[in-house]
Amino acid sequence: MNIRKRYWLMKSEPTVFSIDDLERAGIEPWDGVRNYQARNFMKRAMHTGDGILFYHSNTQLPGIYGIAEVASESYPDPTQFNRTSTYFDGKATHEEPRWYLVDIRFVRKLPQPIPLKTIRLHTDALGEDFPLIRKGNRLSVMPVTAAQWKILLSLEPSL
DNA sequence: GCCAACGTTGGC
DNA sequence: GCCAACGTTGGC
Repeated sequence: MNIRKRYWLMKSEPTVFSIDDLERAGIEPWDGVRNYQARNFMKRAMHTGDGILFYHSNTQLPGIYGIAEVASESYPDPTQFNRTSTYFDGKATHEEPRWYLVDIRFVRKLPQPIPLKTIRLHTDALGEDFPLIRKGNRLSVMPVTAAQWKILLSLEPSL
């Protein structure tokens, strides 16, 4: 049960999986995360109903492109057991899985993305420890506080 | 395409 | 347990 709703930001390269892909799929298992810190957030701290800012990385205009929500509790990422998958991990076993994921559900696309550039302009309000705008940050799943969530969504361009 | 920053791996 | 080498991320 989700006692207290939390917020997250999740990065994806749009050529791999975009907000449009999520809209088509409806619900999607967030597989392929192979970073322990990101895994720990999914495994231990995420719960059904949590809010997600869907971020496009490694693209022409990096930024937040949509809203999603956590649609399952965490469970072992099946791709770690699949020899034909690029995410296969020979050191993972069914008894002791290494990698966990959650399902995420499409909520909505932003009318226009909130560019990273714009987000950076609000570093003072967001706090310098906000992982997204810390130098050299490579975390693909990161916590967002309720205050940061509010600030970020207030940057959403109005129609 | 470049490259800085970072996480992981593996030799010792 | 240290740390150099390596691979990856991701903005530009």
